[in-house]
Amino acid sequence: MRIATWNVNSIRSRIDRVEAWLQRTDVDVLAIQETKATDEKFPFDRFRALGYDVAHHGLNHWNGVAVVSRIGIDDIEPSFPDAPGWGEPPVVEARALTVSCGGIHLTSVYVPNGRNIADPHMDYKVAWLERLRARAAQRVAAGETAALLGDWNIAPQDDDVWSMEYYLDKSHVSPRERAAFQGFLDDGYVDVVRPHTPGPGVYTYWDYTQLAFQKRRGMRIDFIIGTPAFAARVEGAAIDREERKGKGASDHAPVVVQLAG
DNA sequence: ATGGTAGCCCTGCTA
Repeated sequence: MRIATWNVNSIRSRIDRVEAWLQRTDVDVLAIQETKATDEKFPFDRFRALGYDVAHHGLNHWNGVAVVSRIGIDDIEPSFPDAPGWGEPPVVEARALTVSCGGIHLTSVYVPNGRNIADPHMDYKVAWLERLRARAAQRVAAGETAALLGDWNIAPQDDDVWSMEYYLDKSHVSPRERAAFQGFLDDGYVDVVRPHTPGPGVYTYWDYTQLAFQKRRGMRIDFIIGTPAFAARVEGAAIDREERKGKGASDHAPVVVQLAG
């Protein structure tokens, strides 16, 4: 079984690429982030024509998460308990969606950006992760085969950015964010991709500006972390860097794991 | 050098 995650940066602008990618990669389940669409504008038919069921959580033209699966989708649950909101008054955004596919609990996550280390959005980011962690920890305790996959907007290690000098005092590498990510690992979650894609210089995201991709100036911020039961089934993983190439690419590359069975 | 590029409710915001 093959499971993947991909921040597509608008499903409508990327649907041709996503369709072609699914057809050539033999992926069974794909978690999508930044659909930037409501259900009315989500291209359900394109996925169904390929044999994939769709669960989508999109409230407006920001954020938006989905899971598409050709092995069935059950137990669809948007967001998570007590998810913090953003704005005044606070509004809970479409940044998480949990489903069950073939007995595996999968959460498509689009972690708030944080913007800057002193920005209120950073407090929102950390609070959001704390609440997600509380729910995720229950899955470890329950012995579930589960994974959280998506765009975490955190580079946990210095090797996960092209230059620590460049990112000094910027978002994504601060101790607060790294501690928030580490919390999931402390609870028993495992980065199932890194053992199969060792660094340095291995990234999942490259800024659109300044020829960042061509200059290999990227970040590793898209992760698949699984419970011990999930991790035990992982046989391999890859970052599809080729998909970042060419006109009309997302700024993120897909990340894929191969599971036994 | 708050530039650069891409996407959305097409225009200022988000990333």
